[in-house]
Amino acid sequence: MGRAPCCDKANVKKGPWSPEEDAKLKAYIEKNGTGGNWIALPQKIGLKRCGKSCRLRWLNYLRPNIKHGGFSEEEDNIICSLYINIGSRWSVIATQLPGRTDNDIKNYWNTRLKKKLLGKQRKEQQARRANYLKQEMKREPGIFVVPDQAVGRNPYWAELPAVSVHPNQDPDIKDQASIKKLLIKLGGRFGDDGQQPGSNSINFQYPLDISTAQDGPYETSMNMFASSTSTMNSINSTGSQLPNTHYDVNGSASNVLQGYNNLLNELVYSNPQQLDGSGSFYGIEDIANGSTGTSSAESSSWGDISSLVYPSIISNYGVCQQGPLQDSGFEELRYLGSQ
DNA sequence: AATTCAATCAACCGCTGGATT
DNA sequence: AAATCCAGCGGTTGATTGAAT
Repeated sequence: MGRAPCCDKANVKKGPWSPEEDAKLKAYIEKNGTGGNWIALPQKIGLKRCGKSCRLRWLNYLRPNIKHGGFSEEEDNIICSLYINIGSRWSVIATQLPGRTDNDIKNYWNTRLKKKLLGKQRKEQQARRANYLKQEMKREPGIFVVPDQAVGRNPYWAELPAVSVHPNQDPDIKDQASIKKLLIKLGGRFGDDGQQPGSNSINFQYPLDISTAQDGPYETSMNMFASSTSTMNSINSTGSQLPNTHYDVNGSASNVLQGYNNLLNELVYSNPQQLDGSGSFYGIEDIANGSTGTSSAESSSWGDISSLVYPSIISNYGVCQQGPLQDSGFEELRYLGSQ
């Protein structure tokens, strides 16, 4: 049996709210509260609106202390960090941004923040590629036979083996090591350049449960991620609803990976430069599988993406060699693998 | 000045899960 | 245990606005 409609669609007004409707709803709720029953509320007030519509209007617009627009850099960082960690759980993210609604954050992410990040990533990508091509051509003139139109577009990917990747493929992250590697990858921040990890505007004040982490430079990586993890824990402790979700290092990797996968797909699929003729991508499969990568060439495309995901980790470690074909992320993971 | 295009955001829609009957 | 109800959530749509042509 199908579900009964929440209201009589024929007698319900849709579309933008008038100031009179707003005033009615606001006045009633401020005086009487919602009464825990949104469906019945519009009838009580004499509004020809669906209860769901009233709820949305109140929560997203009429509720006191709502902020609209003007997101700060700090808020950007929080949104990005949380998105990477928990995915598009806007209501949870909203709990960490007082005055912001899930709808507002969702809109902001979809219309601006995502583009801001993609733009940043592209710029870095182009600069690195141009620099690499210049150096290589100087070193060994004639090694590259690159069609004119490809110069500056994909100078070295053409040398790489094509590996197809399925957008919805879930990484195989069953074992501890794979999970750990992925968590390390997820440890970065997303604000403007120049800000060091320690100065992340999110207040990561909780100690890390390092029981599964290793000594050495990766402890810092783990700490960075665990900082986010701790944020997750604090979110849980503030009463947000996160059923069946574990954000600890040993916990539900699929939840943690949701945001990562979303962003990865967005980055890859929104960048036509990473497409070869057959619609395959270079080297992404290794990333999705949590591989450490085996050659510098294979790691290059991930590096372009990962520079966005954990730039601060990279910049923080002397063990990592910078360069377009020596991706720091994989260098780091290789180091981890050899411990 | 008119038209087209892109960006933004409020609101809607349908699904999910918990509570209740 | 099954059916039903409802709040809450995330994805999507469509109206509006502003910039570009």
